[in-house]
Amino acid sequence: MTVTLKEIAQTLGLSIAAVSRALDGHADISIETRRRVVETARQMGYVPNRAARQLRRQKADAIGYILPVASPRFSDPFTSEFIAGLGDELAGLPFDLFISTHQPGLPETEIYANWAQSRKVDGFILNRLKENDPRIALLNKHNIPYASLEKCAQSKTGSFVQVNNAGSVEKLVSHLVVKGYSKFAFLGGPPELVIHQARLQGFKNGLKRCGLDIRKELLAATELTSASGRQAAAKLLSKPNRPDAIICINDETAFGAMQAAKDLGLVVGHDVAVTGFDGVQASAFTNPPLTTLDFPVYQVARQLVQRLVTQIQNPSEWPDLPPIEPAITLRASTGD
Amino acid sequence: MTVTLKEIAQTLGLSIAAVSRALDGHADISIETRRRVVETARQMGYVPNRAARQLRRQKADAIGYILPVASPRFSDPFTSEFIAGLGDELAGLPFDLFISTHQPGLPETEIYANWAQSRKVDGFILNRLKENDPRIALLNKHNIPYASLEKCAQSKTGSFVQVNNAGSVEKLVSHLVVKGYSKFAFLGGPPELVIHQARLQGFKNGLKRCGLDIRKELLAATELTSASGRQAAAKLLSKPNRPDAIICINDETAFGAMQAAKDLGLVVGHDVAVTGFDGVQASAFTNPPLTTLDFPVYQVARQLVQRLVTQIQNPSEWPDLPPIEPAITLRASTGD
DNA sequence: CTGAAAGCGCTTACAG
DNA sequence: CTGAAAGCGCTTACAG
Repeated sequence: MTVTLKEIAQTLGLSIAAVSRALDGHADISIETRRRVVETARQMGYVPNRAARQLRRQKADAIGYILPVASPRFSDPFTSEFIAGLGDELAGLPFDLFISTHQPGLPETEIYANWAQSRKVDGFILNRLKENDPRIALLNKHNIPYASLEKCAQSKTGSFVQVNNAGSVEKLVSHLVVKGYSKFAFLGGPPELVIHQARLQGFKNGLKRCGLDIRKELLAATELTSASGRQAAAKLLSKPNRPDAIICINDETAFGAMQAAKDLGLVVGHDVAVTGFDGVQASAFTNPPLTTLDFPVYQVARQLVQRLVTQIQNPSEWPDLPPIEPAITLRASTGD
Repeated sequence: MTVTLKEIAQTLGLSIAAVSRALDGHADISIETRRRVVETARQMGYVPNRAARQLRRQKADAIGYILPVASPRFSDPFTSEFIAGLGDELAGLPFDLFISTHQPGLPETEIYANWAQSRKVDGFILNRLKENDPRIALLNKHNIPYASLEKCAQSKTGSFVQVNNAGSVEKLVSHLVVKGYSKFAFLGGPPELVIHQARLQGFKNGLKRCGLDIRKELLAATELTSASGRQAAAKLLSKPNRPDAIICINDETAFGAMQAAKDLGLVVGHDVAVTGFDGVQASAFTNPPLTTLDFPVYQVARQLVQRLVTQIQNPSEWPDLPPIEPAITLRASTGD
């Protein structure tokens, strides 16, 4: 079924070059010839061979997203919404999306180098940055375009979208203090993650502002999954003088924390408050519904694609945007 | 940063052809030369140019999955788990995955023809088949490999994995009759879908077997989303002599149906039973948890990839498998 | 065991 | 306005 330029050219008694230019709308082809070529191509069902075009043009017309090591699974709600945004935005653009997972055993940067060197993609979408992220270092070094959610110290040649992590957590904590909570725990993630550092900072700022002490034994780490959130929260809640509010780094871990509370016979929103971050759709349907810092994950993903594509097509300008302000969404998990 | 065979060849004083063969492990290259080539390639960070290789070898080393028109969104739970399975399975294979959504306005087959003609992919994964599915007709006609979840009348040149739709729904209905439910409604999907026809058939068989009549006014259609499930269920539950059990075509619509019941002040699992199909992870966490027919969506997706890849590499044998038997997972939404 | 050559299907200067 | 030619980076018969 494969139709090539050659066949169209033969059918019409033209050269391959002329057909190519006609289809591409070059001005140096007579209008009548162009009409015939376009019509014939349509009839024959011609679509350019992707590989040939790529090889010749030296670009892939594709971008890549590799699930970061710190992302639990393909199908966790945050990742799904993020990927949905990438996919939906790309659907309207002449770019393809390559998605893969990090392959255990290899250095995290390996697959980026591989995809760039094989010219499979023209650029990358990143998230879950680390403070000194080796991926950013690599992309900077080779001048490969990227757009990332979050920004780290070395972010230079790429584009990024930021969320007001610290500020929004600080506000949330203040709100809970006003409501009467006083024994705060923080359920974080891997400590090198930018989102961990920023959200923890917001947590500390909030307590400080309200004149509360930070109890070190109430700072815990998770792997950003609900399972590890459940485990870590169980420990926190079994301590003497247990916390009455658990601020979680994201919704997934908050789901786990709520489960842990139930396991211990505590009523979430009454005996203990639990909050998340991200505002994934599922957060509205848990029992009780989860108070969270809601930012438009889906829209942000679309925005990242736009910025990356702009950058690939025109490597000059990509102005910084002001950080996105998450909405404090109060629900029953904090007694609201 | 791009390293090509040419550069390796120059570095070593060899021909491009020799380097290519050495890297490919051909037997006609001296062992010492091969060693040098492999080592140098590694040092220089060589990765073959994907487009060049594809063009020459005439294969894409990639497969495609296009979200069917009848699929609500990228991020609904079924789709996420399905895509997670595709992605995870592919991660271990030398194949890429292209995902896209159907572009409204174009015929559904358009994108399949386009991807095949541009040689972007070597084959397709399909689901949500229609009884006379134009996609299957197209792929059969052009002899393009595919693997599909569900099978339709014309399925010929492809491979498929089937689920026992009718049989499992029939069993579920019988179980509910034994529990005392007697006024059954069916919340289906677009009528041309294979899963709709099969699951509805199971519903009818179940009622017949138990000596119950089918009440036509209790057969409703949805778009497989929770929103349309909610709407359709609201109508059913407002009828005089309302149903005491709603069998839904999938979990998404069941989520909507449960919401509709709550909207009317009915207690799910007491005033009205609701059941789903698929066993998505979220079904265990709703309030109340959802009784459903659970089949391993994630695993099935992985299996489809395996079958497709086998077929691409060796277009001969792909034995039919017996249909997968969903597990009846009884939860509180049916009073279990 | 190694090299020279052809060609996959395009695009793009360069002639005419 | 159109065509002939070169070349993107590979792979693979064919010589030697």
